[in-house]
Amino acid sequence: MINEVEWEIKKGFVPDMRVPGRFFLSEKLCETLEEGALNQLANVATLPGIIKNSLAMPDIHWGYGFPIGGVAAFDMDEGVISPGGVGFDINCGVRLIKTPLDVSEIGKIKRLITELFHTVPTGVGTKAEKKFSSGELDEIMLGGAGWVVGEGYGTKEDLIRCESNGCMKEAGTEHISTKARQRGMPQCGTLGSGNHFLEIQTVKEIMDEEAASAFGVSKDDVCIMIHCGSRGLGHQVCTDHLKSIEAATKKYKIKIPDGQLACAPVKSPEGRAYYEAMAASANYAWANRQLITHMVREIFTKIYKVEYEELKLVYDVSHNVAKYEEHVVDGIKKTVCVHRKGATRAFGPNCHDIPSDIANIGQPVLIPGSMGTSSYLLKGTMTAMEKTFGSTCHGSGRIYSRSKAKKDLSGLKIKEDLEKRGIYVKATSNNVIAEEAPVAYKSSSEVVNVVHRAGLSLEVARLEPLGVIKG
DNA sequence: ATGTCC
Repeated sequence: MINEVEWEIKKGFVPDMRVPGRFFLSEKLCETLEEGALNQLANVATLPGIIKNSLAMPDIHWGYGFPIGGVAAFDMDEGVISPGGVGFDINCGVRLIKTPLDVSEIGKIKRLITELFHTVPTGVGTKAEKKFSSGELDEIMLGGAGWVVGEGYGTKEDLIRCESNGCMKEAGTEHISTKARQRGMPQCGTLGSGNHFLEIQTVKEIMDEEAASAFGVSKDDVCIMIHCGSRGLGHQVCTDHLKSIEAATKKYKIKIPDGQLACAPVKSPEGRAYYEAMAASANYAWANRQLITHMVREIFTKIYKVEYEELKLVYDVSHNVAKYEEHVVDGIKKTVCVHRKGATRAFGPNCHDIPSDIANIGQPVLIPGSMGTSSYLLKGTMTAMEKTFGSTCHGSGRIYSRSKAKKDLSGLKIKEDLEKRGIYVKATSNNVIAEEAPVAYKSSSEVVNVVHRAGLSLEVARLEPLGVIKG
């Protein structure tokens, strides 16, 4: 234990650890800590070229190879890149849009949610109304949110409010399989399933007036939160590249304690191929969230007397991505390969890639709640830059398996209970509602409380749901 | 997360 919210796993917890592990957790959340996830955190510390610490946020839970809620940075020359350190849903992320409406002006939430549910394609395997051609898919994978904005699905201001301006320049389409393309083509502009959602929220509480005002949100504002990723495309890219990276692990004689930690040297052909394809998938996810934003704006202009441009993007963050970033390591600035898997970038004031008008505040950080619970807007800090390569938590963190939730809980009852609280839920099935029940997750407020106390990001505002659509 | 098994 380093302090009341920061813990260390010493070298030797598992054999061959190169650095100690560090994780952030309150005593209250300790009972949610899975032994398997802790072992995964320690396993990551055995990988070549890992810098400083293998890290985990308070929403840590067991994942594929790397724990979800994990952060790991690797040396560009000695280090590795691993698909397991990013996850299957490449650039799964969240954006928050502020409407000009006050909560008192929203009217019948059921009508709004029903309209959104019928417009935004939702659920496993769903297709978008507009199918992009193969050439357009290339533009999406190379241009991200910027390309779809150029096609009329948004405003230039939207791009400034996206992490990396909604496009990783390193993207390449050379190592995207035909299968990945086929899965991706009909799905850009769809929400997906599982924990992905579109939620109408209201700003319930402001904790930091200065930052909230700079980010453009005030109490009682109606906002929209969109949580989705790269759909079948990212999934297929991860699957494809796991195969080539597994072969590379053997080829470069990298010793790993778990097959799911397959990795390749950052600058190896296999490592670069994965990075380019992952970046292309990340761009697809930004385009996806941008297209859904467009649909939401059209509905709001239709139902309420508001202009398209009056719906402002507050910010868009990625939860699952690997990036080459500059960080200060042992007092020296250097480029490292940061993996965030179920973790959010949380750059501090005046760091790289923060919109200039809010640079002095720090990067906006968005933490979605689980269905029916609060979501949070925070700001990044220099503490995060020093301790976690500018990273914080990404959400609440699952504590019930999907199967256990489905077995033990009734989706219908949860829906009814939420409705009694004035939260209208519309989903493709009651099973999805059971899987995503609030009790299946750690409390988002407790998770956010830990990162706030640890100083990894600071609370700016709390939002509560009014209605939600789910896959 | 995911055409929840090519």
